[in-house]
Amino acid sequence: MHADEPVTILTVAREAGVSKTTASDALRGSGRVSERTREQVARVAERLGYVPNGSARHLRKASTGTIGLHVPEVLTRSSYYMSFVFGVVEQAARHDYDVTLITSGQRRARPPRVDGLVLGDPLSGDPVVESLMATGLPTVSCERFPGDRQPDGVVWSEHAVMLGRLLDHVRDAGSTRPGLVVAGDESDWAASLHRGYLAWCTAKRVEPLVRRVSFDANGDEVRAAARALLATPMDALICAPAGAATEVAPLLHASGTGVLLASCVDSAATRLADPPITAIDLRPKEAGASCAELLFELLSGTAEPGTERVHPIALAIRASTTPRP
Amino acid sequence: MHADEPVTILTVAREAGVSKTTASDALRGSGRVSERTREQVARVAERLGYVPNGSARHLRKASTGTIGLHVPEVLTRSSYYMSFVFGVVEQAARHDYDVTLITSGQRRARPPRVDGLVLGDPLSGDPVVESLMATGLPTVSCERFPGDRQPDGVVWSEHAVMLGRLLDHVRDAGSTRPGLVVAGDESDWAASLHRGYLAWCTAKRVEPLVRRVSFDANGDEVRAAARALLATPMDALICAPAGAATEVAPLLHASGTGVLLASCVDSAATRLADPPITAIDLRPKEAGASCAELLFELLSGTAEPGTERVHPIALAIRASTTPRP
DNA sequence: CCTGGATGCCGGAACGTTCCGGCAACGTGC
DNA sequence: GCACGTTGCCGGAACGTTCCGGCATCCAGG
Repeated sequence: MHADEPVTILTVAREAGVSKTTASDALRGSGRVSERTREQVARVAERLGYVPNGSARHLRKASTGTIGLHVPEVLTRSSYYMSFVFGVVEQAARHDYDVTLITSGQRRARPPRVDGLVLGDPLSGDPVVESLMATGLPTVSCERFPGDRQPDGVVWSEHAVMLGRLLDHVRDAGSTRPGLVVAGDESDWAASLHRGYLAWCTAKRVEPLVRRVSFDANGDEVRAAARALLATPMDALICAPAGAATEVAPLLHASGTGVLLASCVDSAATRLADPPITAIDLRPKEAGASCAELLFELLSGTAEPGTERVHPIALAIRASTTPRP
Repeated sequence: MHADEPVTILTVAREAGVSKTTASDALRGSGRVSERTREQVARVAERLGYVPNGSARHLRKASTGTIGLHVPEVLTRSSYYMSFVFGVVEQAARHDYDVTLITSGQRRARPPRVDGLVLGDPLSGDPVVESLMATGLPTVSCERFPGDRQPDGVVWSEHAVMLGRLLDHVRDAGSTRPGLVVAGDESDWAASLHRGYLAWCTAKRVEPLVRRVSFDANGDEVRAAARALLATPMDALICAPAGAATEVAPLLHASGTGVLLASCVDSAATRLADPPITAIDLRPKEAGASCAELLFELLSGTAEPGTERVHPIALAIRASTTPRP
């Protein structure tokens, strides 16, 4: 049992019989230290359980060891964002970084004490996003920012392409008139889906059938949209907003018209619905990890500002889009 | 436009014509400073946009200005935990604290750089929770820790009492044999519900009808449990796990036996289900805020270690428990 | 007129780290 | 034998804050 005094680099140096500079250099692999000494210091540090003091380090280096993370507070999408958040946190932990959450609710007196920012689905018009973009901190967003200025890094997915494949699949399953419920253009994700849908319709000479809802649409809103679409001869419904498909499933079921159903966001709910709902798996945890990784590369200079990366997504075909004759 | 040099307390002091000590004292309200000087310094600091350097402050004070937050990574409960997390973050922001997420996934080389910990629903046997409890940091948990040692502060809710009221309500609606689907005793919340149910059954001389599922039970698992209960003459089903009620709703609907349905966790999904599902509103955001608040009081010495606080919850009665004759 | 406490302000040290510059010791090439 | 580069190590300063102790000044009480 040691005394309670904290073990600093001086303790390690003293114990190893070297100066604090040598100890520091040895542990960080910088400077000129013989291999023998390096190992010796490392052993002592390990034995004493030395942990560098983050505050001191960051005071010296003028950094914080923390990245900020903002996600829109939309509870209907919570499962997607929760996974995203966990992905960011785990990737950050691999780089020995902490993650500080920035919510829209908190009014911030001070700028966050972070080295960089990850923005999950930045919505145009969100004041918190605007103010974060204005900090000048290195920033990575998941999906493009639907405004003029772009973050230093962007991770995005080919939603339009994947929606096209989903529509192809639905057509193969017998649908001739698929409808779309999608949110407005304040999110780049929704905007991409909308564009992709219209492009597909043009290419396949199908009359578009779209109903827009708000980004955080609740069940009533998406059901109303679905009902409106059902008034026309629609035979397949693609729901963009997370949770929307499961909300309208009972409605379609009750109508008994055999309308096919698919979601643009996969989740436990779509997977476990009865029947299971075909959905686009956005792989949110991997998306979060990818954003964090890109941010660290930007911070270390490994990646250039303006880098964009494509995050692969997948199509999960399930019973809800098998034709019911 | 100023030069880019960072504005420190020395800048403020120089500009205000006082020493750094006086500037520091003036801004923090400590020491002996005349009211005139205090205002003068405050004005200058405001004008220059002075922001204290957190690293320097915490290096000096041996604290970090950050609290750690752990929640189990259970995606089926994500909406509850998401709200909880946001509640913690916003309360922390009010105290000018940051929140760092601690996930079970990350293997931690170092102890987190935090002043204290909030544990949302600590599960017994969770190795991350165990290791966090072992750090000796001031800790507050939401719900008791179902182990031997308790955290320094606990925020809990009267789940058993509220379940009793829910059961009373269901009985008033005509049920004579309510069943319960509940998770195991690794969470204190589930354990309380189970105890409460058994106590109610004893008091009302009703034969208990319980099926246990795992804490992160998926739809299949809860549906299997519900089906097993339906084999006996059950006329109301109380689902404890978040999301469980909405998962079994179609099943009950299909059975067409008019079984009443209620959930022990409210959410957008239960609210918007068809018919809307009666549920206990755990007010997760307020719970998170309450945990954070208690932690800050512990840190500042305002609250005694061992403090327990009751977090009020509410019953939301909806159509799913109105008798269908 | 002296004492002593209160008031207002200040200099310097400390927190634990990184890093610049320097200093011996030791080859190595001329 | 001398200049010079390399290697291994070190002392001290700096980062921005807080806080301890001290130093004038002022006023009241004797």
